[in-house]
Amino acid sequence: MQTALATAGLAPLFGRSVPAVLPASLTSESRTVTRRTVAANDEIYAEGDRAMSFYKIAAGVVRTYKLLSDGRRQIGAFYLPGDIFGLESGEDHRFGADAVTETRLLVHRREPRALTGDDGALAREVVAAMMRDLERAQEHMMLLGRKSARERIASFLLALSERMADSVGTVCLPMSRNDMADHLGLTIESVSRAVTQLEREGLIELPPNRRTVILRNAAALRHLAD
Amino acid sequence: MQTALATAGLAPLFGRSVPAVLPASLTSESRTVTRRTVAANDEIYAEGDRAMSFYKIAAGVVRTYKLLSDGRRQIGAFYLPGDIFGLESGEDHRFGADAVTETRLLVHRREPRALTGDDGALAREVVAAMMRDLERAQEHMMLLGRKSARERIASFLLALSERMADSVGTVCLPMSRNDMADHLGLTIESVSRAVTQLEREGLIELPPNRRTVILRNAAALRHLAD
DNA sequence: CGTACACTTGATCTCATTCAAGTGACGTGG
DNA sequence: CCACGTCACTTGAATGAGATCAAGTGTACG
Repeated sequence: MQTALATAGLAPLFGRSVPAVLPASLTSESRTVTRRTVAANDEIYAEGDRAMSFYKIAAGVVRTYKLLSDGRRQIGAFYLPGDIFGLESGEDHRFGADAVTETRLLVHRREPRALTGDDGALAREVVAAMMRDLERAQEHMMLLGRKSARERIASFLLALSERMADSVGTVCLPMSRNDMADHLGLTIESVSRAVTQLEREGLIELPPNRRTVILRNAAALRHLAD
Repeated sequence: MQTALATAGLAPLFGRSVPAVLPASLTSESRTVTRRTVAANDEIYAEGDRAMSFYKIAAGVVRTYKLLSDGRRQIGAFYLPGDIFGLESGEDHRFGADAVTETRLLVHRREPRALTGDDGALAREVVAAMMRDLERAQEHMMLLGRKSARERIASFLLALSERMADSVGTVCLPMSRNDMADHLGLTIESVSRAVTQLEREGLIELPPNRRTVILRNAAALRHLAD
């Protein structure tokens, strides 16, 4: 979610030459990187906070969201280990972010030179993260604008299974039904009903704790998701 | 819509130094730029086409969209004069694009070096376009996921009026109700009804041809849009 | 002047929401 | 180890916002 690169940061972004290959420095320690651990459901930053840093997930799951004045919430995206979030083109965070599960973060202080050629690998990683966010957001508009509840659940489970790379055909759901609902533009009850229905139809299977999903008929799910 | 910069194009993007100020070359002729005029409702490129070029609008309005296998359509965005669209991170266009009105385009051939430091102004414009797309897509997810029909119309009219800069408080709608519906996740009838309702409530006013909207109570619209 | 097409309006239907219990997994303390 | 309480999830019934089906109306264009 969220874009990148302060307007002021754009010029430096293109202002230096870079060797072709660099260490994956986003995973290495450096003077601009600190660590932070956040408990489940704790806030990482709020919507409207000054965007001082951006983040890479070492472990855990994060959600970013926007609120309407009456409390309606839209979760823009879930971020998994390895993902970058919190990038903004402007001064402030346009979404809030909090931890879905206990999360360990690498915090990148957003300095004027943080995205310059000093670290081309970082800059490239940042641009790639932004592009991935855009593609996911575009795909998600299709889901929110035109898909039925069943189709939304099918799409969501498939997308998550592709990102989580659990044992083939099994997805664990780190987030609550409430989070799923606010991501998929549904109510918690509609999510529950759609999951139950897919289960009855034999497309998926859930253990008693209901937080893991086994994809029994991925082809049928893919057909539903279109 | 659509992102930018082939994966292969990322490295060159950061590979050259650039003077601080450059001509706005996206509006000037050069060997990589050609012109193209497209009639209303004609296709510019289809979803899945190889992304050979990206485009800047000289005049007219463009819509980008995705289709589900049964024909349901989601319009991702409308682009106005000055906007850039057709940027992709991958090989192919992930959305289709066609002209809403007769449109004049500047076509930028996507060469390996088209986004390098040879033209830092172009590269910066491209990244900025991508970021704007992302912010709009994120805002639109909130609309599609959580707003009522009335709220969607109010949000849409306000956003369009801010981009079109007509005489204050007047927006002309270049697109049909059908296009609005497929952008806002509604049916054409629901769009019509919501517009009529806002009109009856005195928030907007429409001349007999129904293709222009006068914002009579922008504050109330803004409150609706949240 | 007449035809076509876009938009509006009306009646009915449907899918998801809302409101209201119910069920079961998990953690805590006795 | 089991009783209890909590919280997340599920299920049921009633409601409602928007979709669908079906005419109308009016604007533009030849």
